[in-house]
Amino acid sequence: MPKKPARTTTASASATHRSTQQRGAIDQVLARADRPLTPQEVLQSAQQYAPGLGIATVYRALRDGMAEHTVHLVDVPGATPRYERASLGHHHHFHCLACDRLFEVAGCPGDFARLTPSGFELTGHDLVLMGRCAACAKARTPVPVDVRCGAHKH
Amino acid sequence: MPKKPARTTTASASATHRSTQQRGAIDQVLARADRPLTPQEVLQSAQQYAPGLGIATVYRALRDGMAEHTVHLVDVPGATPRYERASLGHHHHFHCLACDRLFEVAGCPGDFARLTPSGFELTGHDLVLMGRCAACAKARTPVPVDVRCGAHKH
DNA sequence: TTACGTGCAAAGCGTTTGCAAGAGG
DNA sequence: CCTCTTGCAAACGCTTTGCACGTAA
Repeated sequence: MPKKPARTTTASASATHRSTQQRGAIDQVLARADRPLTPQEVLQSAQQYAPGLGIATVYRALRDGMAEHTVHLVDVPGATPRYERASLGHHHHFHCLACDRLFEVAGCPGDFARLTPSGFELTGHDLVLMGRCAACAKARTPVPVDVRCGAHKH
Repeated sequence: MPKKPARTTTASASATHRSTQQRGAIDQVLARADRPLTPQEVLQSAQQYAPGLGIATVYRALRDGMAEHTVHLVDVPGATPRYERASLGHHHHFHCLACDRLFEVAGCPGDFARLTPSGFELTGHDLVLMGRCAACAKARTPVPVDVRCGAHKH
């Protein structure tokens, strides 16, 4: 009988990967980042540790990381998707519309259950604050008019 | 002296457009929708009122609407951007991960000021609730594994 | 009549995928 | 060794843009 490998398609959330130079470089970059990074940023940083690294490998690593829940997608309205390590735990972001950077925001208002329509099953949420960061507010840096305003001024 | 038209590049928020059949069709579609629509959905619906309508015109109308603040971008993590009329006022959405539809959610937790880092200037926010809608929850419709999970399970 | 709006098709961009070569275990 | 991973380039899907024609004013 042909030896059927034990490795079924068991989608174990654990590292089901080989440890390669590229994967390691990408992990390091995400681990050291103090903010969510775009795939291009990950590529550029990781190339320092893994010369010749291709963008496709970055996308594949990010995709796998998402599947394993070790990486989170941070999708801010009107901006390139960014990624960060999931180990940071539950938190949200502040999007500076002036310099287009993202900042970590500690805490969470929680209690969105009361907003949930009757019969609906709430399993998660996503919150992005926006405005100007401390530096831009102080410098009176103007917000570009073109900004794709997905949020209300509330 | 050449008659300089009064129309300077004054980005007046008011209708600076000609009223065309296409623009009207697109406006109607957005006005009658009970949920945010993708550009493709807008195209298909509006073509009933404006035969031959092209996707480029839809994008141009949506872009202009955003600039005039008559249209809002609804950007849900991991999904195609959708658009809705700004006149709906401030509200948020519930994203059903099972059927991938968006639902309007009345109310807003407000008070995000206390989450805002010191020195930051908060001018807006974006909130998306996710889980299963009433229909999918009742039918036990499973959430696709592939879902690009941008939110925490909290 | 004049300039803006439209449709078509091509160009752009970010992301994904096929495939042969390379490397981990 | 055998299989998974990688890099390259082509493929893709969504969005934008160039251009000539149509049309509102």
